[in-house]
Amino acid sequence: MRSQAVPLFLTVPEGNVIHHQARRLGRAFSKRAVRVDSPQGRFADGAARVDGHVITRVEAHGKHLFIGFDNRQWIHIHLGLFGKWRIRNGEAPEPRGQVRLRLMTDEKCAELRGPTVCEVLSDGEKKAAVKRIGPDPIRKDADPELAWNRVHRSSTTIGALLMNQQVFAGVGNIYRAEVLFRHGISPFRPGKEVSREEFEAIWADLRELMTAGTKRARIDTVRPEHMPEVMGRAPREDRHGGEVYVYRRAGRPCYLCGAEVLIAEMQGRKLYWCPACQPG
DNA sequence: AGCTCATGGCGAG
DNA sequence: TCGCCCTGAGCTG
Repeated sequence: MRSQAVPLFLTVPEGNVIHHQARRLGRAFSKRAVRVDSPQGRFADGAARVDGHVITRVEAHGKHLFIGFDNRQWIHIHLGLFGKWRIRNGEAPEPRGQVRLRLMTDEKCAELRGPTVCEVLSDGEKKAAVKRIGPDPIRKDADPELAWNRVHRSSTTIGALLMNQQVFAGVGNIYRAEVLFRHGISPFRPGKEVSREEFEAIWADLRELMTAGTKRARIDTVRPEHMPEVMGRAPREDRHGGEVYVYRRAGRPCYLCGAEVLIAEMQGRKLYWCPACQPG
């Protein structure tokens, strides 16, 4: 068998995975002096600003990750669509491919590839960056009223609002599709037609689903009572790392009602929904 | 070797 | 709304 480092995260992340990574990186590197470099070179200047310093904390806010150092500098990372972390035990191996950033101790090595954002921020810049991020259902300090204020006065569709990181930070394409299915709400309904009760149910559900997704680093949205249908009718039809109702199931029958799951393009992203369970 | 796809987000027009 | 950026995996030929 070929010896191969297994990537920690095989898939494109939503907020739950960023929180998971923050914990994982925190456990591996907090309170330790860390060697920081950029084998690819594109982050060489940033790496030099924190190289050799002690990591004090690692935070996730929505899909943004912040790594704090004892010289009051922060590495700010946004993985975008392609970014990936790989954490290995032991000495850092020779980097392969495009490695933007490495964090290294004698025991651990974390490699970052393909992020949309990888930069060093001062303490003040980091605070300002966090302030620009909307409420994150995973965070205990999140204020859902900020999201409600945006939703209930908006003529934008709830499908688009859920993808807006100023409104629901950390929600991505899977949670968007799945939370709307779970509440029987059409993605095309304008935000201002979402009731207070529906909003509160969506927020509470996101908090629960995404918090669970943080622990497992995967997205499961199927209620326990529906698992027999899901497992029985279409086992392993799509492996994206979790059990879901409609995400990537276009053209297949809805697990609950049998209607064909539909797909549409909404603002350049694929949207999935059941027209019978989510009328309107 | 060359396509296609991906759970994201930006700026230009 | 479109095009573009970041990267690698899994196809096809």
